[in-house]
Amino acid sequence: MAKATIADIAREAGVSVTTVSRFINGNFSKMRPETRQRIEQTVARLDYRPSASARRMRQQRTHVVGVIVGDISNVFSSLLFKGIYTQLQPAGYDVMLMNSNNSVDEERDEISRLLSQEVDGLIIQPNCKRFSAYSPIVSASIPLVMVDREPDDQPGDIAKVTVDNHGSCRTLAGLLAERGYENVVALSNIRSEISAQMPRLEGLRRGCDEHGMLMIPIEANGHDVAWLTQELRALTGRLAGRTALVSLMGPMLFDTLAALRELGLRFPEDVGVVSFDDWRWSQYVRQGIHLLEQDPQRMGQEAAANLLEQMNADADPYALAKQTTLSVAEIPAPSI
Amino acid sequence: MAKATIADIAREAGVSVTTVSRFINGNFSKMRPETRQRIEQTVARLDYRPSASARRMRQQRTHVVGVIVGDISNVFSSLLFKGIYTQLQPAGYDVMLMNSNNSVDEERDEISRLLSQEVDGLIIQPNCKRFSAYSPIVSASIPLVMVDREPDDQPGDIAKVTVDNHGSCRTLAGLLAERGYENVVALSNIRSEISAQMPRLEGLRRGCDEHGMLMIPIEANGHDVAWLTQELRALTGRLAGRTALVSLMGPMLFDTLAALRELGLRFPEDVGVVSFDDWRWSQYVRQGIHLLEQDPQRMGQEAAANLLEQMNADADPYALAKQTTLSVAEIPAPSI
DNA sequence: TTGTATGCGTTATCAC
DNA sequence: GTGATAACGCATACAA
Repeated sequence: MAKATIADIAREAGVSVTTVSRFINGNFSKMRPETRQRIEQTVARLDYRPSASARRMRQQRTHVVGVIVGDISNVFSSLLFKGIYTQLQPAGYDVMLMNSNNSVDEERDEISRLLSQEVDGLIIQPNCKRFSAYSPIVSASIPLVMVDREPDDQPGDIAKVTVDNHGSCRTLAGLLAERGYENVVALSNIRSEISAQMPRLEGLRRGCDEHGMLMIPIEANGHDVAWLTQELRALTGRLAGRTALVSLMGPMLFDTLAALRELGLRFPEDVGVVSFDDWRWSQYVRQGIHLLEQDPQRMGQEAAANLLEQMNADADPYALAKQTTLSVAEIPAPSI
Repeated sequence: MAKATIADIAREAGVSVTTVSRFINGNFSKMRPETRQRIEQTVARLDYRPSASARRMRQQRTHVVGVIVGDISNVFSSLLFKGIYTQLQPAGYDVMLMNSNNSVDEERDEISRLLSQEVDGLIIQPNCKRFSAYSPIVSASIPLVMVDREPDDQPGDIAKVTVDNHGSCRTLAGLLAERGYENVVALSNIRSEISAQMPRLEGLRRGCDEHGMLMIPIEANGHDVAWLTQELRALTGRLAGRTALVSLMGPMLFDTLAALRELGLRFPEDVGVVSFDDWRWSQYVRQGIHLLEQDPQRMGQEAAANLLEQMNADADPYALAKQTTLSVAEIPAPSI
């Protein structure tokens, strides 16, 4: 049988479509209980479900939010989504999830699709250096929250949720100096135009400068373990004094451990090891690895909460935009 | 400015809405190049984007697919989604993702929402023992693919993508027997009415029977590490002969390792350890842990591919439903 | 307390 | 080649 419509219910229940519409929208204030009951039964009998298509057409709002993450296979993104979802679903919003694959081109296409979908709001882990890539969103006055990364020239009235990448790495440098390290090797793997690893690199550099340590960046960007092994081999031969390896993103730690195994280097004896975002599995690797940890689920919740405020605004949503910086937790372990 | 509509373009370009619609849909066959160009410019100038709401209203199809996963914070689910997404996005489908939290109630609500959204297809990692929970989908003739788990009474014409859970565990039992183990402790953590862990348990039991090993299930369902530690302590005291612990799901391995550490048990010296789905991080834990590995991304791809076939069908979509069973890979490591 | 009629933006049918 | 117009299913202004 074809999908029942509001007209079917009206006919079967012997009332008008208006009354059925009122029923569907829980507007019982002025409705005789018996009418209400009659409609209720008919709805149940025909298994009627309001058409979201017609609804969003008629109303302003779609009750759909778009989310674009950089790489859903990275645990960061899944936890981010989980935080977003647990906020939005109870609030009556459905979520369209897109994976930009850390690609500027894919992201552009996905934004366009979501605008076509007329989403009520957008949460993006952005790939673009220039905010102009996102101006179509602002032109359409669509509530927007940026997460994790930030375009260089992002206006002050655009919401964002980030963590203290710079500060936490600067602090880490201090700790490493205290422990007697003289060299810090920063291992990054940046695939997108912008990355949270950038402020981490800067923070580390700043901290190393402050403590007279040598800071050596290794940008693995797309290279494999063999390449990394090679780089580390060349490096460690040349360095005097104790060296700490800092993995600036979760998945990078995998490659780092693989390279160390290959080189026969042990930690903390031969080198120190620190990592961002390993999601706690590394606690079982030897005696555990010293971690800098963010809370992506919390980030998602914050982002969604602010998005909801913007979406509930009567006037300019961006007036309610909030910029949130969460702290990074330090989980000590004897790997340094 | 308000969002431009097809009527705006028509007015500005001095043509009719029909012609604009033809342009939007790439129907240039009978259109003067100059008309086409005029529309093209106007569309660009007004940054016109077709309204998906109006489209889906008018047409049969929404070009939206709904996906319900059990727990998006489990890497299995993220990889599954990635596989689905990479197939559907290029095919012109947007994806609504829902997280059932392994809850029957949440799942019911989410199915209802997705039916309201009039999705063109549905991929579900199901929670319900009885297929009747999904019959509204079938009543509406909506293409459907079940993934990972399967209701007990699922009809033969409903598509599914699973892995050989039973067989791989039965084979594992054989391997353990060969290695001299006499006891197999199966560690499960089932939160939903059905789980891929169930056929794994059966396979293990079958295999243990065949090789005269003792099979002891520990159902952690929701309990914490302290509880598990207690259970293992009690157990290991009573068992004679070598014992292997088999973690039947990825996250369970965390708790298992924590308990072993607490008990001061080493592997493979004191006990053997095997796990499903650890996503390879455990290779750095001691000398690595013996794994049974599925490929969730591949599962997602298979599911989406079949869904596409069903969605492209003219008549009964279920006539094209395919049931796929993928194999489980064994990744050996000296933990047994 | 309930009903009638209009329009949301698009596509499809038919006319010119 | 192009245009006028009727639907799609619902919510609402306005009637009754």
